[in-house]
Amino acid sequence: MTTFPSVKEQMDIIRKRTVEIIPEDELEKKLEVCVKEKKPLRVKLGCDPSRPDLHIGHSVVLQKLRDFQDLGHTAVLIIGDFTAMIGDPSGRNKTRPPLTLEETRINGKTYFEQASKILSEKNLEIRYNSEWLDKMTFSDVIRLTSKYTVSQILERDDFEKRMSAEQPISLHELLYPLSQAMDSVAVKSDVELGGTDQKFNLLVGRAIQEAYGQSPQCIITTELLEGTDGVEKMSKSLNNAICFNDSPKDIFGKTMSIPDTLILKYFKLTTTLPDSEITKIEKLLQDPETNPRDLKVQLGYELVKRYYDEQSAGFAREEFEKVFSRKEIPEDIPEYTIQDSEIKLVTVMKDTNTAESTSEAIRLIRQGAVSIDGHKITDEKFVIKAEKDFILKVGKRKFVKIKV
RNA sequence: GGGUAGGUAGCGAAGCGGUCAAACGCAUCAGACUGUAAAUCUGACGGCUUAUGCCUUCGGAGGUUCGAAUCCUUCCCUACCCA
Repeated sequence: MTTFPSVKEQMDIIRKRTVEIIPEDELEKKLEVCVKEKKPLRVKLGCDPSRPDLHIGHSVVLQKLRDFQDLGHTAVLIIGDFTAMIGDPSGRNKTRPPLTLEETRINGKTYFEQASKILSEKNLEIRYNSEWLDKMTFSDVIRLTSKYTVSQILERDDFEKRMSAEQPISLHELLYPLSQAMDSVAVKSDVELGGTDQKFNLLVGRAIQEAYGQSPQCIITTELLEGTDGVEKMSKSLNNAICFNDSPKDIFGKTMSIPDTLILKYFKLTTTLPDSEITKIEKLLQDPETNPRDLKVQLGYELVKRYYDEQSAGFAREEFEKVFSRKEIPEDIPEYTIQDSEIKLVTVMKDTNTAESTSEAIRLIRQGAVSIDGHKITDEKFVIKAEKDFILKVGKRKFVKIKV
């Protein structure tokens, strides 16, 4: 049987890097019972298997879940395969193709593989929500929907926004908060975690648990992270995400491209550096002597270290300085062998995916973005003669080694 | 069920018979400047081996016309008002 740290010690850890705990005193009470009866809390986190690519924005809430695991509580990871199977048509024209059960299983697996870079395998329970949602009958659904009112559901701010923007909302979308709430009922969660954008759903979970005679879960929200563009929320589809599965080089490079204003936030939310380090960085940032670039180098190093290891982090840093500070050629670049003795440059660019179409290749050449062995090519009709290997560079970061 | 306003490139939005591959803004990409930052400036931004050329595109399908994103018919979709 596990012994738990004192309530105060636990609360100190739990509170860190969170936005809200609702209600805080209720959580303390739950912890008191847990310490007394040596019974771990069940801490729920839901995830969407239709988007199985985790990025460092996800790491914030996963780390919080990990904190609970380390304190001895049970992490309940819910894979939302049921909702993924239905397909969420939010946003017009983009009727997301519903996933098959098989696909949700595969995605659930890759999700878990990535999540285990942060979560511990101990104290972990993984559940698929089709297990209970798929079994509900129509009368079950009616009973569930009778527990909540229309105006309560419409309070959710993105519904409200879409209403006032005169955008469609499908009826079943209104049921998503309720189905998520049913997950809480099914797994009898004591605490549910989520980003601040999930606050509404998490609160519905409380209400529904109560309506089903359970003691309501406490909710903990964590901050959302802006993407590398510094404006939008980090998301793979917005192309501003640093993903768990990105190569060390990419993690480092993408980190270097974040705006200065986000440096501190990234340190706080995406690394596990102790508070004392964070304070130090905060001070350095205010010092006009500091070049923010150097802090980003440190940040990039930390991130690669977290998702790979120290050695890769070191390599990524060196590589970056080599390519971008000293403008040299990177170590590992893709190779491409040309077949013919004479071939148009635009064709090679298209074949090597350094340009999406011939037209784009021509555009790039005209704009002076293309060079061969360091010599800028400005003739769009340039023909390559297969005499010796060379390095083709397109734009700032695309390199291909062309072999004869 | 009745009425009104709509559906245009990744998004937003003009165009309402030829000069439309379609203004403008955002996003994106490239160049300059840099710290692969931000800001700024310049350029590109459907495809085609590059062409005062061809092909595909303005919700779908038909039609009128020498010519349609623009007019007509019909179907599909969305929001709003009334019931």
